[in-house]
Amino acid sequence: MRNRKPAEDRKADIVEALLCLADRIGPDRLTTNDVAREVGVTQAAIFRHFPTKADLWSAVGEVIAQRLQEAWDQAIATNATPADRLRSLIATQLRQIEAYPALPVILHSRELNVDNAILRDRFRGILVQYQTHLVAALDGMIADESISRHLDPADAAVLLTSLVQGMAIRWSLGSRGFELEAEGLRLLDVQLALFAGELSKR
Amino acid sequence: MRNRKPAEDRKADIVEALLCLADRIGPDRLTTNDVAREVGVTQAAIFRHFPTKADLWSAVGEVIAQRLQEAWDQAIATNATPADRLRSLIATQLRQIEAYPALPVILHSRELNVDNAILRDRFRGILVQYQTHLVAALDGMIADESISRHLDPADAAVLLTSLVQGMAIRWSLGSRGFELEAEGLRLLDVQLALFAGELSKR
DNA sequence: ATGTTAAGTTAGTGTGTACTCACTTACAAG
DNA sequence: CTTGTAAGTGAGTACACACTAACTTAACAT
Repeated sequence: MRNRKPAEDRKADIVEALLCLADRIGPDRLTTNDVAREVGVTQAAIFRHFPTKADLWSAVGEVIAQRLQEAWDQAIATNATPADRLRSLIATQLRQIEAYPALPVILHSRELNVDNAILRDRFRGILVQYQTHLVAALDGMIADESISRHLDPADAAVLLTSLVQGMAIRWSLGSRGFELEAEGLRLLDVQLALFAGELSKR
Repeated sequence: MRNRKPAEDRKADIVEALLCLADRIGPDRLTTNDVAREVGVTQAAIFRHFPTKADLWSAVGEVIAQRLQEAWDQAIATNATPADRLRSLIATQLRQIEAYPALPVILHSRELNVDNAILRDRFRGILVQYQTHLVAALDGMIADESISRHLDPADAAVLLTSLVQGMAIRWSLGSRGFELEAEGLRLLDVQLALFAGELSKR
């Protein structure tokens, strides 16, 4: 019994440990023992803070959902032009993945999607919300003519979310051998140039 | 002991069952008991054909790798123009995912990527190969001027693989609520129109 | 100082897992 | 029809897992 922490702090520690271990070990393989070892307490201590393992995952899901939503809201609030908002939305997403590499894996894990129906719907909701943000920004860009009016914003949004997801997959498969945000934004510029119809290289 | 099959047939059955169950249950959660029940034999029977569970996964990986490679080779062989080859490569990939929805999950599963180093490298190799096929087709399209010469083929290839991956994710998250191949090819056309610089809608 | 509370521990339990072994039986060749 | 072989079975083993109960002690308020 090294140092004892108030429940709220310890809960945060446990969630953070899980976020970290989900990346190293995998969300479905991760055991309560792994979490306990990472946090530095006994396995039984985990269950003092979370009645079941599923509850623990729920907490993790909630934290992720809140962080994402908050980051998006800020990206939108702190940028004036639609173009800046779009870029910031993408950059935010890339940065979140870089900070929490387990994010994509967790979002698509059975742990959250099969076992926990409430959370699954919550995630589906916030992903729709992200798509909506993107479409809004793209609509704005069409209005101020920074991209072509012949482009369907919904299609463009799908291309952009795919870009982020594709980059994230490349990044983790290639053992994170490049800077995700930088490379992602570079390709975003390529795609945006295509959207604009400027095909001459900068 | 209902009906007895020669080892080769049963092995194929087992691999196929695993391919199916990996989608329903998840690659990391799937047990040898699940497989046995699906095939219709006792759990112990599985181990007559595959010494360990890891060997079973290896066999699955090998089957997937071969099928993908074969499909790509055919896509390239049966299409004359670079544009047709590109389209066929994308269509093939979408069709494979539609036929074996567990494919993306398995490809990124810990089961294959962490436990089985040989297979991981094999997969990395064939994904590079796919990328190479795409780049080759795109090079050809630049040469015959069906897309802009101001576009880096490597970047374009990343955008296209991302498109496929993004579509696959959307497809499974949305409970497969649309036709993957059709919708994928529609967005491919959008992206190719952007590559060409034709921004007027057809 | 001391009593109360809650964070933590030790030592379990039951269940499900991969894997084993001694045995049985379907099948096909002679 | 006999018999050797290999596919399949039943009954296990050892272990890892999520979770629990009874106990201990650090931390804070009074």
